[in-house]
Amino acid sequence: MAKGPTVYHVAERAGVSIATVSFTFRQPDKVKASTRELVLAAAEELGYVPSASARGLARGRTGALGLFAYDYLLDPADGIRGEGQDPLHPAEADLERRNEDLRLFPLYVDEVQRGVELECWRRGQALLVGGGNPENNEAVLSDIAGRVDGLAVFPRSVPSEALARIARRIPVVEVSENVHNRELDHVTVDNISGVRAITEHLISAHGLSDLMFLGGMPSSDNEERLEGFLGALQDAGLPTTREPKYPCGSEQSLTEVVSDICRQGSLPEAFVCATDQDALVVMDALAAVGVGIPKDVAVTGFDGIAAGRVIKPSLTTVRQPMEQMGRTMVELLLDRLDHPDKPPVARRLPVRVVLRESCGCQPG
Amino acid sequence: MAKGPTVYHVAERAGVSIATVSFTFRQPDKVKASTRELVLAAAEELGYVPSASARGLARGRTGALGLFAYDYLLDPADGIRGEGQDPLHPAEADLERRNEDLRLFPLYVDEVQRGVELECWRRGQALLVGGGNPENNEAVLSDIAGRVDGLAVFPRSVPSEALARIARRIPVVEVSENVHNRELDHVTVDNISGVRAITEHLISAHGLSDLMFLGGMPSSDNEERLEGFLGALQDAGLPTTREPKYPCGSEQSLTEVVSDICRQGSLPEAFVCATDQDALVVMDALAAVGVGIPKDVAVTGFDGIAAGRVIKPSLTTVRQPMEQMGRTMVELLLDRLDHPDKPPVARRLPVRVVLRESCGCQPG
DNA sequence: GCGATAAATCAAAGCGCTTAGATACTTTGC
DNA sequence: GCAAAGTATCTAAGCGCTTTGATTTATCGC
Repeated sequence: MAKGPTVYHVAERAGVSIATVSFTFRQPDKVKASTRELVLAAAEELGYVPSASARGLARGRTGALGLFAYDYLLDPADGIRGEGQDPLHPAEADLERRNEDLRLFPLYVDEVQRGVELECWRRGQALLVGGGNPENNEAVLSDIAGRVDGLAVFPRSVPSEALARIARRIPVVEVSENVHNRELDHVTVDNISGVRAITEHLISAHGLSDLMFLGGMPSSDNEERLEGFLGALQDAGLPTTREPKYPCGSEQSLTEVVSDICRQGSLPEAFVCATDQDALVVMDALAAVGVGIPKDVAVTGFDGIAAGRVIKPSLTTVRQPMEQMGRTMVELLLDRLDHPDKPPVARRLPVRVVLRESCGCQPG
Repeated sequence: MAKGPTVYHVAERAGVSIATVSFTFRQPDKVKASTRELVLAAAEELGYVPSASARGLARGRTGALGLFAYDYLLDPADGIRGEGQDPLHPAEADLERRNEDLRLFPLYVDEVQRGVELECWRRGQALLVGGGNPENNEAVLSDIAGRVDGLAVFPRSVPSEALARIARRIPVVEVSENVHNRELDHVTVDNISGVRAITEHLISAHGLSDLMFLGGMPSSDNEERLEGFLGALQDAGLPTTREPKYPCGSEQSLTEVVSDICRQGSLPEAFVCATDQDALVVMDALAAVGVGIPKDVAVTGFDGIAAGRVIKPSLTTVRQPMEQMGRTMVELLLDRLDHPDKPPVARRLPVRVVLRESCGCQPG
């Protein structure tokens, strides 16, 4: 564990200058084959491993990208936060729950992260994943920012001032919710036509006409989804008498909304939900009061998380190409490095309706 | 995107030396409060983000740990590799399958990785995750090694010479399979008592006496599991007449083994499988020939992957504390950095039997 | 108010690599 | 066989930070 060998050691051993050693690794064809072998052999014997810090410093580029996977488990917005957690291990209680509850794993973020990982590896980029306790997000973010050439972040994971500050230094790309910072590159999906398509399916394939849109929290994504919903109703000449419900924030209140509706006997023919998570909550609420899906009411989601495939009845939804979104983030980052002055890009990816049982379709 | 501000800029702006700027960030109490504010303000205005490369170079430590998550999707050993894949996008075909097939996500590695991530974040370490195409694993590994202070790896993800070379430079910890390199730190689980316990359960709770051990591939983990199995039989005074089957490598042959047994009519009362993946294959094979589980034969696994909870019948298994294993890897790495000369550590974590339907127990 | 001691700041020397530009060594053309 | 035109290699100047030891400034006891 003694301090490792450096270019100097290798150079000495091979009887060349340190420049030649460096060239051997970075621009092999600038070095005569015989010399190269010599250097390589010396390096091998010494167990030489180039220091990325030194290289990064010299080159002004680290060769790594960063992903800030904020600790979504703790995000109050998704309603799975537990109470009274050990502040030192904030994530553990949730993680355990997550391990026990298939619904929670893998989530949207996990699949996007997977895409980021794969694309980085494919392109020979190192990937730094950082997460944080909500308390010190900024410090962590800044630390990561100092280590990478570009940063991929999830929306609302970090105050936008902090993000703006980072963005002055390195490219930043945000996934979805392209509303917060129009100066950044964004990867989003076609929310509008996704929901429009699934709504049309409910109308034309299942002959439904009394539909209601339900969403857990306000966001630009959800607004677009609502827009798609309303568009489909209009196109079909249906009235938009039901006002869409956005119980802001917690599952609790979404559950309440649903049970209120049931109690009043004003059940629509279908609930079009803004996310799969919302849909799962709605399905639970319906099950709790004995309403049958899709017999009494159809339910659809948006995202395509794994849980939707397992649940009974399986969830009809709009699947986001999450892996592809992750890959695209990497692509935009690398692009931006080459063209710093290009205007901000917002890449919008297509989605796919996945018909399953909860809308009344047969599986398989 | 102009080259960002450095300590020099901040120092100039704040009217102090670069040393003071550095101290402000690294050892704030060495700096007078008023000066500190000055520096911080200047840094803020300039949008200063310290360069980790420079810090790493100066300190001789990067402050990051690495995880080499070899692309298990491509590991022929787990039998899910597709044929004729685009060499440029080696993982994509498999990833798509994985997305479609719940069995494959999240896997063992995913959960361990999650543990590594969480523990790194908790300890304020950056985490570099690297994966690789099977072709250039070594190059990738070496690149990662140059970027981190310590490396966590999965077994057989990389040639052991390469690993040994890295280990000369930085601490390396391997998860499970502590057979390849006894010089490295290891995190393993108590395979023996896990399988012993689950076997005892089959014997005493379900009154079974004709048990058979089945494993997809030879490994030190699996050998220990077999040992636990045999131990339980002996303790119960049962004969070990059935020879355990290790169809080396592919699911194909494990499937064949099972259908052969069925064809011969020599079905045991239970299959104790070396891994959940193996168990899933076995269950498929049994289903294919119309053998009922657990009615005609009980089946158990080992690992506790998510798929075992969803499958019908749900899989009785021995759950490894995967997250904890990941966390422990980080712990060992950091430990090793402080005590380079301590003899190699092999930390063995306890496992937990999870009774579900496939052994004949009722769920819930 | 003075020297002595502690606290705050600074100057400067690296850390290990990359890469211009300089230098040495080979080819090539005639 | 020699100048011209490559090739191969080297010298040396950073890259942006940390940190030791020196220097300056503030604090204290008497």
